[in-house]
Amino acid sequence: MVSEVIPDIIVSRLPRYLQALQRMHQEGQSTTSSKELGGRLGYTAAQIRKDLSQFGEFGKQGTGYSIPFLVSQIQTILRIDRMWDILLVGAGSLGHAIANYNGFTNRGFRIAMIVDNDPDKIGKKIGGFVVQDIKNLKNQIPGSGIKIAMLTVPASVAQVVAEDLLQVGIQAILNYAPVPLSLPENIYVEYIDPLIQLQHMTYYIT
Amino acid sequence: MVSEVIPDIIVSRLPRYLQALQRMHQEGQSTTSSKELGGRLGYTAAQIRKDLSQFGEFGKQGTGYSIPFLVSQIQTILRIDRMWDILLVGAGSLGHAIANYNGFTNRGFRIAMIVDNDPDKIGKKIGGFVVQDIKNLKNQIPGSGIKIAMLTVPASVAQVVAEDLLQVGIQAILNYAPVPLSLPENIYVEYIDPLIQLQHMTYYIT
DNA sequence: CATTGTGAACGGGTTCACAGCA
DNA sequence: TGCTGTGAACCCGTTCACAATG
Repeated sequence: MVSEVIPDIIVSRLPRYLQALQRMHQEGQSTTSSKELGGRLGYTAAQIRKDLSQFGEFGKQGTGYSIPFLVSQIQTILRIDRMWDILLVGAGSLGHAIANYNGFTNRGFRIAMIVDNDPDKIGKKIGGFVVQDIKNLKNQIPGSGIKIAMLTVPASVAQVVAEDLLQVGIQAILNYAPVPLSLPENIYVEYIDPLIQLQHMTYYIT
Repeated sequence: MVSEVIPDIIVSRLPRYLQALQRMHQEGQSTTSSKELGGRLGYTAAQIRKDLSQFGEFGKQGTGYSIPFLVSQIQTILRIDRMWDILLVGAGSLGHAIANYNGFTNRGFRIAMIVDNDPDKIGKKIGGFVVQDIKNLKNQIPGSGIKIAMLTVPASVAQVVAEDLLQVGIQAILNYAPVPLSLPENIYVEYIDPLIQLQHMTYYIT
């Protein structure tokens, strides 16, 4: 049960489990089974049980899982049982949309700082924050506790900006720029690129 | 070489290959190897070769792959050797950002119609388009050639709106709403949910 | 009796290694 | 010689099936 290294593919499913469980909780449900949870998400019951069993024995035979308990366990595993501050890099239209999005806060994240390198944008207020000069990263980020950045800069500068982020101690980057980042192993990068997904879907359209 | 069914995981890598190849092309390069392409993207050379070999013999021993040729082949495979019209559902702040994004057009996609159900938004112009009433879907979409929708509506209505899309002949949905959609097999759904990805990353932050 | 946790079997994707060819 | 295309070996994640149990 207490495993050495958990395969990343299992970790990647936990947020989905959590999302579904929180929805069930909202709907007033207090208990679920691997079968029901799997049904909602398109996974088999065995997969749910196998995944969860990597972290402990959270269920009870015959009755299934307590939703509040399982939510709390997964939050602890994912380390979102606390608030994470996020640095938003890039104050273009995408940066605006993200800054104005209010769905982060009740899920454990909050935008803490917005930076850009465009003099026209620096000093402007978006989503309740004043856009700061990207040159301030060196002074502001180390010691701030900010470990996560969202990158919404143009593709042409994404790599160099990412290297700057690395320098100031950022450990995880959610990259909206349509380029693969080449960074050391110890920094975790995920990508959001609608074009990649659209191009994937067209393969299947009849 | 001409296979029956290509595993989806292979199809899902093709857009990434294409992106990297187009970048190399922009940089003036005319030839590449599986080793170089893999290096850029974090895949092994063998994987690149194996994947491409599912669709044909695109390379030459000793010299590698012609970039323009390979780009053209992958575009054909993914069926993005033409323009795809997209229906944007939801004219909130995310919908705005997407409508104003100009990166789709030169990659084979274009927003063709924007709908919402909010009377305050209907009739307003965003990204060069007048927001139309979602009730017009029935008249406008069938026969329009629009097969793809981007869904940026609130989570609470995503499922019902998705079912409406199904009714009017949409075959692929890029879902920005943070809920799993339960739809028939013949409709292809992909998800974009930054919170899921953030919650995944926090697991690895020290 | 319904449902979990899990060892074993299975399946399929990745890597290896090399023949083949420009 | 350099690099592709590919069968075979390997590895790892998923599914199966069942003992255990509230």
